[in-house]
Amino acid sequence: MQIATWNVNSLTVRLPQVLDWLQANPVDALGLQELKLTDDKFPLLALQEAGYHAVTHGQKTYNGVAILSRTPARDVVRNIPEHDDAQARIIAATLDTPNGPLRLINGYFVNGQAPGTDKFAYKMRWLEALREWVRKELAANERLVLVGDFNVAPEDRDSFDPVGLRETIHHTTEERQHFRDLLELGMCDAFRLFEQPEKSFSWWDYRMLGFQKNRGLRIDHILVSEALRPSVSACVIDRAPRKNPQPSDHTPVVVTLG
DNA sequence: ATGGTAGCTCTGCTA
Repeated sequence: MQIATWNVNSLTVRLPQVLDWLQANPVDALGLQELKLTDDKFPLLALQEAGYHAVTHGQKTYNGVAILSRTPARDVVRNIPEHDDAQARIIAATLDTPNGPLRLINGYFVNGQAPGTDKFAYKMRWLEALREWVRKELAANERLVLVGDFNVAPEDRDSFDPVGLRETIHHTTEERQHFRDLLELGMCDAFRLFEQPEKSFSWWDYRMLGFQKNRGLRIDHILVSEALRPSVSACVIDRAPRKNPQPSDHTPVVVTLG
């Protein structure tokens, strides 16, 4: 089975590209981020016609997440339980698979703007709450997958300019420690289970020909629990949608289990 | 040293 993540930066604008991509890449589940629309505007019918169920946690203007799946999702959670958050950044659900239930958490992690700002402090609090909740989810669900736009480049090799951007947003010691904390709970970065091309990125700034110059970051991730790790057979970044006219600034990441 | 682009909303914010 295959699970993917894609920050679409407005599902209203990107729906035709999502439908095209799903036709070419009929994954079993897809976590979407930055829908930038409310649930009443979610294109449920078009996605149902494409063969997907959907559970959504939408929001106007900013944020908004959804899980698309071939089979119905159950036990849906929206946002981190007991963590007050005005922003719609998390949706989690259980999928029933031939190998048993699989818990999928899809997140649009806080950007954080710059170290020292209120937004960065919010990012740190949000990551702490996420870590404590993932700890519980992992205790309850040994087959756990955490996908999304983490807004963290975990290592220097995940950035086009690790020296010039040292300790700037996505690159700070604190953000990277939070990423490692998630791994230390018993998750692993599926992408790094395999040999990968150098300068593999999942996001490129729209400005200054970022994609054309491959000035990007790897900030979209798929973490799998120890129980799932032996079944991971591939993990790739699909750069193709970033070449589309009117692309999202992010491109999909796909993991293959089994 | 600053601005560059995109989306949403409507003027500035977020990324």
